[in-house]
Amino acid sequence: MSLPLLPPGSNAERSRAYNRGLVLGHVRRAGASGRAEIARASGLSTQAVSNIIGELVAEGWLYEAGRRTGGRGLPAVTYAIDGAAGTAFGIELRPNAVLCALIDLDGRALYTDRVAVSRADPGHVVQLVSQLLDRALSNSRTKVARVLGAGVVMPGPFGKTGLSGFLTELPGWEGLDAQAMFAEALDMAVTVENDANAAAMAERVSGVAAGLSSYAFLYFGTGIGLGLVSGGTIFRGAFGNAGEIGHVPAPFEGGLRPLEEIASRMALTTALRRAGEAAETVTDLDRLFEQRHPAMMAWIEGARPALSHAVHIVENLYDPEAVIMGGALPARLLQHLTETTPLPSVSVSNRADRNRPRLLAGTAGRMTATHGAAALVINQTLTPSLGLAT
Amino acid sequence: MSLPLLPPGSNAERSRAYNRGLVLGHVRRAGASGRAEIARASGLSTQAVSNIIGELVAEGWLYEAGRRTGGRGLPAVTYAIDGAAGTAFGIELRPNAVLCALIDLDGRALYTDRVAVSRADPGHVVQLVSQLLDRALSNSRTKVARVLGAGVVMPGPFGKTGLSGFLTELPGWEGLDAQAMFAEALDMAVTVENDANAAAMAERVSGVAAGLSSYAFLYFGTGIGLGLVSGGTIFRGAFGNAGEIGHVPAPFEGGLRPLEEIASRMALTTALRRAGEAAETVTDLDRLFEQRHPAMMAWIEGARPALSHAVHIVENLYDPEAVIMGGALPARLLQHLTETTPLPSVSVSNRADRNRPRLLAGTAGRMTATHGAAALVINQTLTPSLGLAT
DNA sequence: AGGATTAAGTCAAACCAATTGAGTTATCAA
DNA sequence: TTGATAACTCAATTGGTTTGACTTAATCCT
Repeated sequence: MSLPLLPPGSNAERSRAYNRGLVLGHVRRAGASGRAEIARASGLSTQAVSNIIGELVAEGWLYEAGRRTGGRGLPAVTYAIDGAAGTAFGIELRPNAVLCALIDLDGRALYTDRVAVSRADPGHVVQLVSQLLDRALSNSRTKVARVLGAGVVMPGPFGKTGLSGFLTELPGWEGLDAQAMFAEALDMAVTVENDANAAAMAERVSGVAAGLSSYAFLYFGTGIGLGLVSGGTIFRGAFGNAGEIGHVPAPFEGGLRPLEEIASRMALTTALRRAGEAAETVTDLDRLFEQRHPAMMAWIEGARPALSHAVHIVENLYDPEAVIMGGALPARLLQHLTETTPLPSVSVSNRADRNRPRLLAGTAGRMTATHGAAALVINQTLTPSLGLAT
Repeated sequence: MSLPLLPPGSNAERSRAYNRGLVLGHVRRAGASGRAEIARASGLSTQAVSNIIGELVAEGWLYEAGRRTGGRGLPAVTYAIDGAAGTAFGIELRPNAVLCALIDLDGRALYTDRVAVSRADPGHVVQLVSQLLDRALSNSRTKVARVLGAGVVMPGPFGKTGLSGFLTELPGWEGLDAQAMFAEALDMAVTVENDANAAAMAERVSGVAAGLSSYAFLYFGTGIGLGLVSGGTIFRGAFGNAGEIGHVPAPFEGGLRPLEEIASRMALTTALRRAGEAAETVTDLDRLFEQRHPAMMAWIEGARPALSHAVHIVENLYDPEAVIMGGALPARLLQHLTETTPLPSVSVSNRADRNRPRLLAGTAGRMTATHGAAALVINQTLTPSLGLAT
C-alpha cells in the first residue's frame, strides 16, 4: 500500500525548527529587528523569541546590531543576520559542462568554477562534483563557514513525462536517483531542481525578487522554462514539472507555435545563424544587440507577441506579485525585452493599486542557475516550513 | 509598518491541532485505520496517535470500526470518520439568486435552498443568508451536528484587478469585506472563495477528486474559471485571483479569442440563441444535447480546440494529477466533452506511467459551487495546515 | 498442542519548548 | 524628579510528544 506520504507530524523539536525559521525569515525581510517586534509579527511570546534569538546568536546566525533609538520605553536591542554564517554549494549540470558556486547567506559568491565535460556520464560527474566541492572549500579567498547543503540543477522535465526525446533533457540520467547519488558523494543534504526554479530562487536570495514571496520567473536557458515561487517556496505541481511553458503554443506570424521555438535562446541562435551570424556566447549576443543587428531585431519583433502571450497566461493563471525574465541572455537584451514586451491589459495583474512593475529583468548573469542551485539551500534555511504534502 | 504577516508561530497547542488534522486526513484517505498504521504514516509516535484518537473519539469525530484481521500480531483496532459528526453551511451568491446548502463531513447534502433576489444588495443579502441558516438548521430532516463554519462563493475576481467591468463580477460588493460581514451575521468562521475554487473543493470532499490532492478544475459558470488545488489546499496566488483562465487567448476559427468567448456556457447560449433556440436552463441544454441539435454540435466542434488548448496550458503550468471539467453544464455534455477533447501529446501530463485519466468529468450538478462553498470548510477541518505565508 | 514470534496497544516517567506573570531596566515626557 | 512606556529577563507552569517497559492477542513453526 503506497499511500501518498503524509506531511511529517509536529512535535516540540519541529516547532522549534519552524519558529527559528520564522525569526530568521522576519529578520531577513525586515532587517535588524528587536525581540518584541518579532514576537508581535510572529504571534510568539517575547520569551520564546528571546530564547530562539539566544540560540541563534550562540550558533552565529545572528549578531547584535545596536539599539533602536527614538521610541518611548527601553530601546530594543536589534539583531541582524550574519551573511557569512553559512554557505551553500550549487551545482549546475549541462550536457557539455559542470558549473559550481559557493555562496553565502546573502547570496554572495565566494567561489565559482566551471569544468567542460565531454559527456555527462553520471558516475563521472558525481565524482567530479565531489572534487569540485573540495576545491571550492580550499580555494575560497575568505574562510568558508559551515556548508548547509548542496543544490543540483539539471534540465527538466523529470520523470516519465511524455516529453521524452525533447532537447531539454540530459542523456544518461533517466531513472537514476540523482538526489541520493549526490547526497552520498558530497555527504550533505542535497536538493535537486530544474534550472528555471533554481534561477527563480537565485533572484529571491539576492536579486530583483528579494522582497517577493510569490512570483514567476521566465528562464531563458537553451529552451524556455518557468520557475514558480509561491509563499516563499517553489511550486512543483504533483509530479515536479510545473512550469513547463516551453511547449505551450504561442502566436507567431499569424499562427501558433510552441513558445520555445519562438522565444528562446535556441530560436535566437537559429535565426542569427540563418542570417550568417554564429553567436555562440552571451558576449556574441550582446555585441549583436548593441549593433542592433537586423536579424537580432527581427527576432525580438517576432518574439514580442509570444512573450506577451506567455506573460498573459502566467499572470492570469498564477496571479503573481511580478513576472521576472532572466537567464542566459545579455543583461541589456533582457532589460530591453522587459521594457518593450506589451503587457496584456486584460489581466488580473493589471491592478489599479499596483506599486511595483509587472515585468522585471533578472539580475541574472550566465550563472543564474548555478547560483540558484545554491540559493535553494539558503532559502530553505531562511524560510519556515513544516512541509505540506504534495 | 505593514510587513506581510508571518505565518503564525508554532506551539504545543498548534502542534496538536495540526497533528489532529494529520490523523483525520489519513483516515479520510485510507479509510478505517489503526493507531500503529497512522503513526507510521505520520511519523508520530504510537502514543501520540493514541492520545489524539482518544480525544477525537471522545468528541465524536471518529468511531471504532472493528479489528483488522489477518495480520501477524495483535489485530489493530481501527477507527473511521463519522460523517455525521459535523456540518458546514455553503452559500452561493449569484446576481439574481442566493443558494445555500448544509452538508456533512462526507459531503452529503442535508438541506438545500434557493431564493431569487432582484438585486444582490449586500445588506439585504447578509440578512437573508442569516435567515437561510436558521431555516436550514430547523428544517433538515436529520439532526444537525455542530456547524463547523460557513463558506461563501462569489464570482471572482476579487480586489482591484484590472478586470473591472467584466461580466464575472457581482455589482455592489466592491470594496466590502464580505468575510467580516458574513462572519458577524452568522456568528461563525467564514471563508470567502470564488466559484471555480469552491467547485474544485466540492469534488475533493465528495466527488471525482476524492483521492487527489493536486488537480485543476475547469469550471463552467457563466464564463469559465479554473479552480486549483495543490497539496490539498486551494492555490490562490499572491492576490487571490489565480486561475483566471477566461481571458487567456485560445484558438478559434484560425485566430485567437478569449477562452470564455469560445468555451463557456455564455458562449453556448449565445450560439444557440443565434440559431433560434432559447436555452435558459441546464435542462434545456440537456435536451438540445440529447437531440444532437446542430447548433449545439457546432458549438462543441468550435470549443474543442480551445478546450484542448486550455488543458494543454493547465497541464504544463501546474502539472496536476488530473484536470476536471465541471459546473453548470448537463452531466452528459460534460462527459462528452471530456471524452472528445483531444489531449495534447506534448505535455508533462502525458506520462508513460499514468494510471489515471488526464481529463475527468465533475460529478457536479447545478449546485457544485454551493456545495463547494461548504466543502471549503469541511476540507479545512480534515486537512492539516499550519498556514504558510502567501 | 504449545512455545516462539510478531505486532498493537497501554502506562508512567522524562523531556522539550512555549506561555504566563512578576519583576527589572532604560528611555521619553511632563 | 517622577510617572509612563516599552523591552526584556527570570522562574514556574502548561501542553504535548517521546521513550521504554510492559501487556495482550494473533499467526507461525515444530
